[in-house]
Amino acid sequence: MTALCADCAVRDAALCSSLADDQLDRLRQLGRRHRVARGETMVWAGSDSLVCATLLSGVLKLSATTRDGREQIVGLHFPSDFIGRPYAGTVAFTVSALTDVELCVVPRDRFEAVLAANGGMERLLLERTFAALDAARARLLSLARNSASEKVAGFIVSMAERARGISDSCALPGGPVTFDLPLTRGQIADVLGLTIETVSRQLTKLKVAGVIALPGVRSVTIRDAAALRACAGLDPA
Amino acid sequence: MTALCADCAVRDAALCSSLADDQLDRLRQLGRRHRVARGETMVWAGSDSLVCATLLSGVLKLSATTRDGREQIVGLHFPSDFIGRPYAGTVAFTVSALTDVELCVVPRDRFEAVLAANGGMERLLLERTFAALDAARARLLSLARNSASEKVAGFIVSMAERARGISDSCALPGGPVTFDLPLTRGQIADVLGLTIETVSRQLTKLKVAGVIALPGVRSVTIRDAAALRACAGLDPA
DNA sequence: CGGCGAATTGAGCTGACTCAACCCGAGTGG
DNA sequence: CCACTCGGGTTGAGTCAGCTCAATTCGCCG
Repeated sequence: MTALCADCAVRDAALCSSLADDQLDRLRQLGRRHRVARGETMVWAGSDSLVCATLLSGVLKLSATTRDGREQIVGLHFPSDFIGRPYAGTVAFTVSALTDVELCVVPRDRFEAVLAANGGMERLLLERTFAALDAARARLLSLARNSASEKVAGFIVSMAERARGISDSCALPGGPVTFDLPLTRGQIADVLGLTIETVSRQLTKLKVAGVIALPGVRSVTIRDAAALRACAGLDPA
Repeated sequence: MTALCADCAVRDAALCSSLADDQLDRLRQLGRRHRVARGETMVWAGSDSLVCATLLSGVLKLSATTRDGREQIVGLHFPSDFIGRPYAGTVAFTVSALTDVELCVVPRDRFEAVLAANGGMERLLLERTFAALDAARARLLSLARNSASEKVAGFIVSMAERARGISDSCALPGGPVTFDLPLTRGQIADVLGLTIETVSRQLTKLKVAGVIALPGVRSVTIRDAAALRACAGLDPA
């Protein structure tokens, strides 16, 4: 692995942040950088759980499908997120790249050994897994009980929060904010449990209401954050 | 705590199974048995995360509500399950008793200390949290993409599997199996993201089709397990 | 300029919800 | 012992949000 961990873009945000320099050295011996092109699938649901990874750049989706082909995106992963399923022989969900993606990959058994040798890392992973569980459960409420407009508005809010951490955006609080969605309409529909057409209609409805603007197909401008949160059924932040 | 861990009904199934006898002794000093009556709420969403617990008997629900009162049950807990949210200041979901319930409760900070001192327990909790995350994500697919009949059939299958572990039931594989649902129709609706009426209609539809029988309001007999799994959109087990 | 995938828009359908009536079994009190 | 109540549960009729199917339109790339 040519690139050094010291240069790593997510050095301080990923699981590795829990490792002291000497431990990090040992992990680096095990890891390999990998690139996956947009649209490619890394791991198929039901296949052996062979690798764990940290996402360095890009966006991954975790998805499940019914036997007759209906798909649901059950999770999105952003840079510094942990990917993989330790302690299980097989993985339950398919992992695919929504954009070109760069990962730091470690064989699963070696990763488990690192975990066992490093209580700080294991604890950090436990914290993150609890947080992911809370997030998945919160999405259960949204998927089951929110209307299409609440889902779409809520999705834009969450993507905006995600974008805020990464890009520049954000001028005045409450003022217009613009960012790019890493998902197509169809992928948004797969996240929200809707159809492409419904997502499109809800977006134009928000646009007509002046809550958002859609300067490009992939980009969104939030013109009235408070109204958007209200549409999403969230309390004003 | 009068009862000894050695007598504990879930001694070998709960997190404590990872503890050696001396460590178990220390944990016992910290734990207290608690009873909660059916219908009572133990913990409110948004309140401080003060305790962790192991469920000894009964069934708990984990639920979330929208601000205008729509409810969704995001998880069910059965005996030997871990309850609580370590490493967070507040809890995100409300915990209530669906039946009379018995718990072994430990203050959260003390529990975290036990975890830190005991790598085996921490690892077991990590495994279980990953499993819970997989389960929650699988439910995302079901909630978002399954029809009402698939949801109800799938729910009966999962409750039957849960009952199989606990009660006698199960004569011949594939033969009729009878067990009791610990939930009312309304609670089943809250789990599946449906209404009471829809749940009731789907159950009578399955009954009319001869797939199940409903000998009592709370009990279910599976007459044709293969057909039931087919209705649920599962592959024949 | 032509082609192609993604997005939008329209029209009609339908599965699940809403609202309402009724049933049933268990507890309660006269 | 029976009438009353009350919390489920079932069943029916009508509505509507979101799906399906279909026709354009848009944006990008060669």
